[in-house]
Parts: sequence; C-alpha cells; structure tokens
Amino acid sequence: MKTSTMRKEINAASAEDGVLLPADCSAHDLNLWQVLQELSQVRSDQDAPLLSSTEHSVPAHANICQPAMWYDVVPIICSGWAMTSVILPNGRQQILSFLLPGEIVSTALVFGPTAGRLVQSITKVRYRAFNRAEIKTALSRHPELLEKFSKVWIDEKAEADQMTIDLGRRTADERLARLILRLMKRLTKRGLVQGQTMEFPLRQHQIADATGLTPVHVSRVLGNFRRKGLIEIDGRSLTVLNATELGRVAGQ
Amino acid sequence: MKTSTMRKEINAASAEDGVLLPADCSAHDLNLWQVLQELSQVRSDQDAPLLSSTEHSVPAHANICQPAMWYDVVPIICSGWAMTSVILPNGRQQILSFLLPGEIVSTALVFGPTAGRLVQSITKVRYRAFNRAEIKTALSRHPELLEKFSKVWIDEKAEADQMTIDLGRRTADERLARLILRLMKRLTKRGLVQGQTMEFPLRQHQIADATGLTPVHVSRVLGNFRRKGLIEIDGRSLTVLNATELGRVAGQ
DNA sequence: CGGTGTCTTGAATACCATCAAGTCTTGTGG
DNA sequence: CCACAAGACTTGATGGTATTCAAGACACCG
Repeated sequence: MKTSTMRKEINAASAEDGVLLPADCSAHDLNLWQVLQELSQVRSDQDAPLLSSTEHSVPAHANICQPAMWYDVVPIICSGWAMTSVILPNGRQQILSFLLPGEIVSTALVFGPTAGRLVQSITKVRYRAFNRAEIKTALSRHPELLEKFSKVWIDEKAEADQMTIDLGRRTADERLARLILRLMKRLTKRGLVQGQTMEFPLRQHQIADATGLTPVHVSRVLGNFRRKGLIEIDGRSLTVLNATELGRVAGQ
Repeated sequence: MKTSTMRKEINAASAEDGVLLPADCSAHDLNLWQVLQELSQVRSDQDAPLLSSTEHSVPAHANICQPAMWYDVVPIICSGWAMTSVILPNGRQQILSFLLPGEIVSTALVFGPTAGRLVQSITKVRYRAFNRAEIKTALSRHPELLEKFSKVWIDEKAEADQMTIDLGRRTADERLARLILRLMKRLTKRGLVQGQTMEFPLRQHQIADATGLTPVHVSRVLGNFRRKGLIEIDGRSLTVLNATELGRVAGQ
C-alpha cells in the first residue's frame, strides 16, 4: 500500500513522461539505480566521476540496441517500458523479457556484448547508459555493488526460469494469467500499481510474442478473461477485478 | 559413422565412471573447475586452503539437491550428466538445463539459495561441493575468478535464452534437432565427442520434459529422424549421420 | 478521407496430446 | 538361471488446444 501523496507524484509524472519511478528513479532499493547513481556522484582525486553515464530518451517503438551494434554500453531503464527480443530468420519473434523502470537490460551485458538481441522501447523510454569497462572495475572494487548485482542477477534468473516453465508446461490461459500477475508483482515492488490497476502498454501481438502464442489466440483468451470478470482493460491500463480467481487460473 | 577404435575409448572411460572429463576434469579452461581447483590448493598463512570442498558420488537418478534443503553449498559437476528441473503441483515437470561435466549447477547459486529447484543425476555423477561464503569472498578478492565466472554466467544466460526461444517459437522437430546439436556442441568443447558420436544417456521422457513435449511425441519425431537417416541411437550413445540436414531441420 | 495498425470473431486446419495396446529391455528375487 | 515385474520405447486411433486464413469493426494519424 502507498500513501496518496505518492500516488499524486506518480500520476503527475506519468502524465507527460510515461511510467516513472517515484522520485525520479532513485527512491527505492530494488534495483541498480540507487547504487549506480551514488557511485556516479562519488568522485576520485582527479575530480572525475567514478562512473560516467549518459541519459537518453527515445519514443515508443524505437530501438535502444540493435543486433548489429552492441556497443560497450550498459543501459538501465529509467522510465517507461521496454523489451528484449530475438527475431528468427523466418520472421517469428520471441520476447525474452519485459524491462520495467529501474531494471538493467541484462546483467550479463555488464561482462560482455550479447549478439542477436534486440532491445526496443514499448512506451516512451528514458534510459541511462553506463560504460561497461567502468562498471566492471567498480564491481571488483566495491563489494556492495557486487552484492547488489548478484541480487538483480538472481531475480533475473528466476524470471527467466518462470518464462521457461510457462512456455514449456503451461496452457495459454495459465501463461496469460501468470504474465499479468507477475507484471503486477514487479510493478508493485516499484510502487507503480494503484489498488488493482496498472499501466499496461503492451499490444496483444507483444503479449503473443512473449507467451509463445498467436495474437489471435491472445485476443480470444483475454476476451474470455474479460467476459468472466477477471480483468478489465481500458485504454492502456489494466485492472484485476478478481485476483483470487485469476490466481486460480494461473495455477495458484 | 564412427570408427571402432573411437568407440572403444568412450566405452573404456564410461565403463566404470560414466562420462569423464579428459585428465579428470582439470585439463581444460572452459569451466570453473580449473580456477576453483587451483584456488583450492592455494593456502593462506595459516595453512588452511582458500577454498574448501568435498567430493561426492551419487548413482544415476539420485537427488543432488532437493527443493526443501538448499544448503550453503555450490555443487560443480565433475563427471556424468545431471539436470535441474521444477516439478509443478499438477505433476508436470520442466527441465531447465542439463548439466555436463565441468559445469556449475547455476551461477546464481553462488550468491544465494534457490527455492523449488530439483537437481538430479542422470548418469552416475561425481561432483564437488564448494562453500558459498568462501566462493563469495574469493570472488571479490580474485578478479580473475570473477572474470571466469562472468564468462560462465554469459554462457548460462545464452543457453537459457535459446531454451526460451525454442519453447516459445519452434516446432517439435526443430526443438529436438536443436537439442541434439547444442548438446553435441557443448560436449565437443569438453572433448567428449568422437567424430559424430557422443554419449547420450537421456531417456525420452527427460527429452520431453526439457523440450515441452510428451514422451510419445518425442518418440515419433526421433523415429522420423532415424528413418530419414539423420541420426542413429544405439544403446546410450547417439551418432549424427547427416549433420547438414539435421542443421536444416533445426533451422540453420 | 484513405491508410495503417489493433483488436475481434468465425471457420477450417495442423500440430501435438491423450488414450491405449503391445514389444522389448532391465532388473530382481525365487 | 528363469520368471516376473517395472520401465522404456513404439505405434495406432482419437481428441483438444492453438494456429491459420479470412473478414470486419474500430481508432488513430497524416
């Protein structure tokens, strides 16, 4: 639960800038933002920042990183939704993860470039690009940063495992119910859920590419959910009307 | 096709100990074994080893780690095949990864226990259990160890991503062809493939649980592969007879 | 105002699952 | 050593879930 003052901040912020972290990304410790932010302000003897970074802003549906050019850069989402995906030669696409405010594109990216991955914005996105080499050296010098990274890594791995389980062993109904519930959980941690309502900027074809289904079938299943009174989708926001039943569909 | 001498070597090695790394796990640098091995032998001033570890041996189809007890231990496979999986309440099972000689169960395990995962041996397995706290401190003190870990981490992530793509966007034929080719690639790196033949101790129901299919359908597809002259399965070893065509089925 | 992208709905089809029976192997105890 | 049970694999018949193809409604945008 959160106070009404917080709600106001979020609404004010999202009005012009899409989804924002409260207090502009730095007021919680669930992600790397805080630590990196602090380290960016620590200065060495020569008065140079320990970690340099540049801020970028891209519109919705733009590329943040392309398969071809994998610079020496580690982007962290500041506001908005993004996603990482792979496009197969035959045109099929698989979304590997959705990236929410405060999340790093991939912890593996800190240690080396990744080939073939596409990182795209879903909403308008602001992100901060750190230098890989700098993060690497900071990581071996600051144990608390490594500690923080390992936590993110564990979360990332857990998410990936859930994805694998969903795709391998669950029905379409279960996958969609779980996607909704897991996104809500992640957004809740970041203070981005109001009651049972959250921003939900995903197109159905993106949901399909994340759950291994077709857009047509996603439409059918979500239609059923709506008719059964489980959820309500209104514009670009989603409300869970019957959380217990939705949890039952998701398999507890 | 395989020569008779090659087959003999494999058989000789596997006769008593299952699949072994050449020179007992320490002769290559693709995994953590080498580094951890060396660190185990480095001794501090008090003459205590830097990293302590205990060696274990379990028969085929035994539990190495259970969901309930996730000790402060990080196991690394020394010889044999193992797997990590999750069992859902309704009895369905999803295998998250196969573990080959030299591989760590999960890099995330170094930083904290993981709930709900099952690690089981497939063949007879020898593994070495390291202490988590010791690895953690060693990791922050020895940059080359962190460097090595990050490489393993990247590989692990790449494997997990491929798994997701396979389950989400590929047909049964593609999944099975790719599983075979990727296992062969990993075994080749470890010097465990002779020509086109490798040890292949997987049961079809395990292949099914890894690829999100049913055992029945795995049987059909593998039967087709055999009839088309793509592979040959003989006892517990697999030979790729037509690598180019199998690659084509896998989608390049 | 046409064009494009998104979503919905219907009908037919494909892929894989389920059910079921049977063979063969493996292991175990009499 | 053989008999028997249990597990592993194969194959056929049938069914269900999700895909594919197709058409139409609706909103948004230049």
